[in-house]
Amino acid sequence: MEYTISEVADKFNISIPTIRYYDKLGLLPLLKRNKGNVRTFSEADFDFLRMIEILKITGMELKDIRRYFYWCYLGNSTLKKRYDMFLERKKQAEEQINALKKSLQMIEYKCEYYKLANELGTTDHPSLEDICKPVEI
Amino acid sequence: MEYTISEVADKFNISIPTIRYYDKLGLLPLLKRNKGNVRTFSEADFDFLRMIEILKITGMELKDIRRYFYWCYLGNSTLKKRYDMFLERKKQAEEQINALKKSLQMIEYKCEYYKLANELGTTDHPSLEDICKPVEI
DNA sequence: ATAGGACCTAAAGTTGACTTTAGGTCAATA
DNA sequence: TATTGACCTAAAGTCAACTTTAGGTCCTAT
Repeated sequence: MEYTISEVADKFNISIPTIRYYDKLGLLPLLKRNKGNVRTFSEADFDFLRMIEILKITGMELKDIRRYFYWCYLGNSTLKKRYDMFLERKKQAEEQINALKKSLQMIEYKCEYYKLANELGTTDHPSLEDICKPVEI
Repeated sequence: MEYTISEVADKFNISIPTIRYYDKLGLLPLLKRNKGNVRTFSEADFDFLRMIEILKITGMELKDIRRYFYWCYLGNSTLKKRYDMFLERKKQAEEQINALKKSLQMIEYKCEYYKLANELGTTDHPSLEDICKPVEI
């Protein structure tokens, strides 16, 4: 089954120019064109797009994603590099999750705080005294 | 207790120019200077820097953080805006955590995959056939 | 007293990831 | 047949968040 660029943009919820930009950067190495020079996407390209999504979320830069794809292309000689890369991505993802969880604690506290303040119409009230500890902002 | 910009840079693990940049953007509204025009940081400024850290992690832009600080300055008339803002931040943080957890699954799978491939010296081996499902990259 | 180090400013430069623009091809439909 | 819509390219523009540069002040220690 083959897909047009607009179908892929819809499917992955990214813009058409972004897909072309990724292609230009070499992030879609298996992407084919038809006789009219029009891009025709298949499952193999979706695999690449999914991997781009996954790695980007962990904060990886496009040029490093490209390098990883190139390592895959080079074959077994780059297995160690790829292993190390994923260990590093795992570390980054875990660190980000931890940082977000920590931030979320304060944010949830602030939600409570402002819920109450809204009901009272003011932050200047005895019932907010003890709940307003972490930051006075 | 007062601190210099280099002490604060160390404490928060950000660069001195970044602190000056935040100050310029109005993200450190309580920051004082001594007679020599040198910034002197205190706990109140740390509260702002901590809040910047927390909100930035959830993907909030500096200009929106600034607007939040301004809302705080305006007082009780902005309580609803601030409440809604933190509800939105909570949503964003949770979504990011979920996206990262999902990515982490694939990354952990890839760690396993490449650990084995490294031991075997190749990705072209029967014991990797069944483990290599999600993406062929 | 002068040299060094820590601070200051304004302004320009950088980086990454896109987005926009301008101009062109091509196939199908009114 | 002509025009519309979906695609194409190359190149320029944008945006956020910094960083770098160039030049200056001020205090302290040799």
